[in-house]
Amino acid sequence: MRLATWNVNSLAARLPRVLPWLEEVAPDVVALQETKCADSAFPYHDLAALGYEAAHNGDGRWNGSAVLSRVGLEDVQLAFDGQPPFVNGDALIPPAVEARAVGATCGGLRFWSLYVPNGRSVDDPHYAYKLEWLARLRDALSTEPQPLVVTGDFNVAPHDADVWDRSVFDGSTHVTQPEREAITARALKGDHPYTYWDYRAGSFHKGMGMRIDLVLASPTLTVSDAYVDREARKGKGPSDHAPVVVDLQL
DNA sequence: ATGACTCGTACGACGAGA
Repeated sequence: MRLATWNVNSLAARLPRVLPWLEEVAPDVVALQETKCADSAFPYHDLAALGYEAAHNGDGRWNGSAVLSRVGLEDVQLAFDGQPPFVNGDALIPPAVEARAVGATCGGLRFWSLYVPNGRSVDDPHYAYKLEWLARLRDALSTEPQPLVVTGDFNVAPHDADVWDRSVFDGSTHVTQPEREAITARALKGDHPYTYWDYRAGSFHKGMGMRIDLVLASPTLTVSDAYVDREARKGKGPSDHAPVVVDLQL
């Protein structure tokens, strides 16, 4: 079974890249993040034409996550149990459970597509929200069925080697010990298997990347191959994230 | 190349991203 995860940074804007990529790579199950569209605007028909059923959790303007599957799509959840809302303390921003998670069972595999909150900066309420979100996620996953795959944009670089220059991140989110302790992940093979490069300042061509898109799986699952598709970050109109592809031997 | 962002919303900037 071939799995993939991709933060597409707007599915509407990325459709000319996403649809050919699905045809070429032909994953069985796909996690998407930052679809940035309302469910009414989700391209169900285009995906169905490629053989994919889809479960989408969309806010409209921000966030948005989805699971695509061509091996069945059952027991869909549009948030994990206990998923916390963002609470600012500012009465003008009411608490909201954001569209950051979709769970589904695909071909006997329990599968989650996650868009972990960014955190913004360590002194921002969004950072506390990020840690709380990951803590509640850990709780929810403890009761999920096995085998289980939890994938998406974690917005955490698990190790110093997962960013191009650790010193640039002093005092920033994505590399703090609390964030890293909130997830567990092992490095992919290869020197710099980054999954994200800022659009600005030629970051991609200068190798200024980060590995923050992860695929975590039950230890009973056997991975036969895994790679970051850097080609999908090149060319015209790319997302700022590259897809991660994982082949499981079931 | 001594530099180099993109999205949605809405039609002019601006918030957000990481």
